[in-house]
Amino acid sequence: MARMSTRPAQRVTIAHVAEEAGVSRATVSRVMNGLATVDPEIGQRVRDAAAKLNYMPSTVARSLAIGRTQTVAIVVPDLANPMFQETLRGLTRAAAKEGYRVLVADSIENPDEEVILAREARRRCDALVLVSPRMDPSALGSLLPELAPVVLVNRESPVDGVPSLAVDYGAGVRRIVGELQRLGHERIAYLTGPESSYGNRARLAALEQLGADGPEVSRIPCGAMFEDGYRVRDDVLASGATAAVCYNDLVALGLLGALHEAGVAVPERLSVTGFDGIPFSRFSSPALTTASVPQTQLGEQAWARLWDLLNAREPEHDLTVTPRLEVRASIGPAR
Amino acid sequence: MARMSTRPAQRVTIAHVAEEAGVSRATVSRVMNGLATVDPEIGQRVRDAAAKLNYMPSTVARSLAIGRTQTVAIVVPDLANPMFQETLRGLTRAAAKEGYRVLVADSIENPDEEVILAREARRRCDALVLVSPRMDPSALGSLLPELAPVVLVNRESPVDGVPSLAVDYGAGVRRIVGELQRLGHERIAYLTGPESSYGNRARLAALEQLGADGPEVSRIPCGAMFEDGYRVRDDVLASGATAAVCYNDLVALGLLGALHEAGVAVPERLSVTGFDGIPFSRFSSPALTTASVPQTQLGEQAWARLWDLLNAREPEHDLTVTPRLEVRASIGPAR
DNA sequence: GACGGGTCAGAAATCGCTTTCCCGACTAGA
DNA sequence: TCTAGTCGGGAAAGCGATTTCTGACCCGTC
Repeated sequence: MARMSTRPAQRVTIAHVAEEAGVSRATVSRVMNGLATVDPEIGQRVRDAAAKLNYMPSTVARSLAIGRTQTVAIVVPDLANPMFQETLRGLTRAAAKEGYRVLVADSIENPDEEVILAREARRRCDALVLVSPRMDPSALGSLLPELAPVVLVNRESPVDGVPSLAVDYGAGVRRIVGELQRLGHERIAYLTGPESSYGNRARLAALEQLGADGPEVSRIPCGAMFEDGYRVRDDVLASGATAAVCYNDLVALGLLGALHEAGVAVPERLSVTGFDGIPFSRFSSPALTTASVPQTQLGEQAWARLWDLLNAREPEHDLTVTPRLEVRASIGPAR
Repeated sequence: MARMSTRPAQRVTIAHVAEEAGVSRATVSRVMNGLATVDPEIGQRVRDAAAKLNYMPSTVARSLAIGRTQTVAIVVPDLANPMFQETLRGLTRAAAKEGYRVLVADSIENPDEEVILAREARRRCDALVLVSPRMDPSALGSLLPELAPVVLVNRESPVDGVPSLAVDYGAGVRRIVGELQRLGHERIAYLTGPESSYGNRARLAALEQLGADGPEVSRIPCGAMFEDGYRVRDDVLASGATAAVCYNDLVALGLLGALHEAGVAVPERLSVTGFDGIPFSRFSSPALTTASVPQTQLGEQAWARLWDLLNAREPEHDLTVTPRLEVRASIGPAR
């Protein structure tokens, strides 16, 4: 016999309800699921019995029997990052409408662990959303098939048949630089993100292809967090650039904070731009110019794809969203 | 017979592995769990078979058999709020160390739905963390017993036996006001939070008890979001107060943004304080003075309590954390 | 040489719910 | 009245693991 749970009160099972109502377990199941036609009188008796015993069906047993858990997992690299929080929120709210719940796994920026995590999370659920900007494409390629149904967010899928919701980071950067150029900026500093990041590589590639009539772009190794932006203030000022294009909003906000402390006027002395369009970017002082990515919608779209896959339907087309340029007070004419 | 999953490839079950290895299912189970003593040669054969078939045990079946899901749920009122995101993060990371996963449920600020959600989420898991600042105490009191094991975060438990991690909002407000008073502020505006919020009531109560030698406090109905703070700027300025004590950091940052746009100098013309100590508060311009609540740690502590309960141990003591005053550039001497 | 004591692996019973059969009863048409 | 067709509910076989119980087998000892 399987070991009993140590919980004191014994669980009320479907058998108890069946006995209380004087019917079979099958009938209780039918009533609870509103299936088939059950005599109304019996139905009521079952419902009364269930209410009296405060019966709550075991989701686990149900999942085992029907072969579905009604749960999907999302694996993100860093729960502290507002980007991924938004994706999580979009996914959670969209899934909730269909009665699905979301399991979160946070790899804490550790790509190796991520593989294990993703496998493990997937096993507990019916499907998976993977946000993995750092994972090596080939590793990703061999991992994805065994994760299906799965949807990839924030990057393109290296394999066929896995829906992906990508972001055209290059276009975002070009829009930012274009706007700066229009304002007369000829020397720009790019504060780089993490080297292994897919998004950072895409931004760098776009910057390299700016061509001769583009501004001069120098690179300042930075990072992805507030602290990184805060830290590199003096490097940025020393670079002689009139505009700082930051890897993301967090970095930009960190830089803004440091500039404010040093009494450097933004945008008079230096224009600053971010990337992502996190909610706070609108409320910094000055408000941050950024290329906004609708991360919440990506979460919702991820659910839509998953839902299609779960119903054995062809998922909607892959999407590549182009970030929208949000011009705000943090940029101005070059001095 | 139960309906087969519609998934094309049939699942590899423990029975397949057993057959492949020429042993019984019991033995496979023993090997997979490293239990009891199994002949090394057989053990290897089982592992080889499992690897060959790419066997992944069904978590659902396992959960049913052992009576545990190794999952806990957290119900939060609003996933968009950085506070709850931090709690979620603290919980997730702490639980992960013990091999537990976290299921998220977002009630979208709907206290009625919250009851359903909490019940439902609890059923899928072994335990629950409830963050429910709006729920009526009596409703909470009758709900909690059926949710056990459960831990309450951000408020005190109305019933015995349910661990809670509370925040002394009153003390936080007093510290803020005390600091403002020291700076010479005699007229303060309090931007109120949602009426039904536990935290807002606690703050109001503290303000009312300031006594005769305290500053004069006027109330400005506001809310809990950026937009709310942004919106009430003119009311604040019209109130004649020299300092605005905001319900939370979001409101304060919204107000700061609006003030910046209007060219109102902070803190010279108006001092502004927040509450919660969300990460962004350090990076606004000017940096926000706030009463910081270690929300991530509360998440971790919640896990510690849950872990005790899950192991039938007496949980650690309830905690009431006192927010720490973070004095930053957004406050200054009264004009 | 028989017997007590260990090991180790298999048979089978659960865990709690769903769903397929199948059968009895009742209705309706001839 | 008899037969065919419905309809509703019970018995039982899963879902895929875990765990007890049991028995075979191997040793060492008296």
